[in-house]
Amino acid sequence: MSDIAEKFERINPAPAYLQVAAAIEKEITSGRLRPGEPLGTEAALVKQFGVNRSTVREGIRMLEQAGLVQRDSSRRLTIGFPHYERLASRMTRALVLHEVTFRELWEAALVLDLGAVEQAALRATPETLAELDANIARTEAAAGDWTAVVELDTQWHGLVFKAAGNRVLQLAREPAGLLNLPATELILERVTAALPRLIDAHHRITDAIRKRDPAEARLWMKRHLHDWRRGFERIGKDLDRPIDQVYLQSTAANERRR
Amino acid sequence: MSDIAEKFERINPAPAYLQVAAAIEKEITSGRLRPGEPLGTEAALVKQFGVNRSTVREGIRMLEQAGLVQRDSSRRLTIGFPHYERLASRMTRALVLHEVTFRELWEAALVLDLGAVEQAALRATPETLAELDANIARTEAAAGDWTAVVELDTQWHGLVFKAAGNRVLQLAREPAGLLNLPATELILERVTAALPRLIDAHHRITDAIRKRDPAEARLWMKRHLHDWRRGFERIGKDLDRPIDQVYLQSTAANERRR
DNA sequence: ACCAATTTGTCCGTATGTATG
DNA sequence: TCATACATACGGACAAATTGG
Repeated sequence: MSDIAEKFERINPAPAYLQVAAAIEKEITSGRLRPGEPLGTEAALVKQFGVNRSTVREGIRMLEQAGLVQRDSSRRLTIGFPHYERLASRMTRALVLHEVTFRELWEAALVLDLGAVEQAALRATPETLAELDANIARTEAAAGDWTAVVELDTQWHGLVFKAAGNRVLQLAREPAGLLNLPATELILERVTAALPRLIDAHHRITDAIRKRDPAEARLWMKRHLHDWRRGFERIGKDLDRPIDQVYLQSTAANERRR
Repeated sequence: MSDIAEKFERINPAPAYLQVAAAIEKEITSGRLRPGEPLGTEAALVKQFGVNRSTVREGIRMLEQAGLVQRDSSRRLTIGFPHYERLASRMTRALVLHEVTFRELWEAALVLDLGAVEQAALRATPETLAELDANIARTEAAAGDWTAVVELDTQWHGLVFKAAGNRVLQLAREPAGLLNLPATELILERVTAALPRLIDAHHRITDAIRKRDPAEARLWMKRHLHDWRRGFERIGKDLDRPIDQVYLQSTAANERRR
């Protein structure tokens, strides 16, 4: 240790690429740059920040990954609007890596779906009700095509959250929604009573929402979810097993431009 | 259009940096690379992938942003464990950009906290109960230091979710938890009755959890949250206003090594 | 506590493919 | 069709920080 008085704090400059990312992020979150607007070319950013191309690009990659900037069809940079699906896939990945169990997923779905359906009963509009009805009709028509049924079922639950008009709940639901994917398909395949019961439940819940009866809607949603759980156990699965990596599809690979 | 028979599909290679990111991500999510393990130096990756170092670095930045790889104290790359706080800040940012209202946040918190406290009542261990008690004691001692009280209150609600033993709910709560930050401080400052009521509620809920009485726990949690809402309205705030950017702290800037 | 080797952060210059007008 | 602008990718370079003897 030196004898010189220690008057100054340590200067710890963030790496340039982080400063670039932070600066751009701040412009976006502060609202000075609005979604859809062009960010400018890499060369322009190089000029503004006075750093090298490579440095700018590293910073851009981070923002790109976060969804704050996107590249349009011509690879030009535009300000993006981080949407839920993007976050959802990350949440899903985190949950799988943390080896969350089916029970945790189911219990969370119970809490969220019951809450959402209550609010939906208070707040549903004719439009959202029509969407719910249409979905059920399509589900009835899809009998036999289990993959399609599962797809529609997931969509129906999503519509309930949409009817609830709460985007925070909607975001919270995403990971719990993945409950429905492969396991549900298995259940429908193997348990004959599953599909009619599912359709009946969707009908009753939708009607309860239409009647603005939160208690009734809640009750039937509860039965519906317990039905799923019974089906899950019926096909010989263990609720306390971690969800598998089957649920994971590479996210980085999906970032390709379309 | 040419007359040559079109036998081949278009080859659309993903950019090299994405392939790098995807390849490493796959190794991690498949479990072949486990959290904490070193990923190897940039030079090593350059060799393995046969691409330029800049390219590797761009790929790394994406994984770094996603939390799948980290840099340790010496900036070497190690496999990371995407933790919830990281996702939470991302979710928060998305919600602010989407101009979510206080009402949505409050209603989501209602659904989540009520669900969590019920499960906590079924499942709390002596350890988590002790943590809840300790938190309340500290809250009582902190009276007057509103910032500290808010911090402890947020922590207490987090403990309820921890007691519920459901990581999906825990993750879902994060954005709703930010409800408590600046607004709560204002409420405590201006509404004299707020702190004693908060402490009383925390006591009663904790006791209900201890008694394994989900209904009682739920009831008091409901009152507790309605109290917050009354306080919010009392200080003249509008529930239907979007949450502000005050809630946003730059995430990129927080990525600095500590 | 010093030195040598390694590794990261940053930069420069250049070549190539592709989208747009 | 052609020219231009731009993103992608490469190779090489050097300073600063870190590690390990």
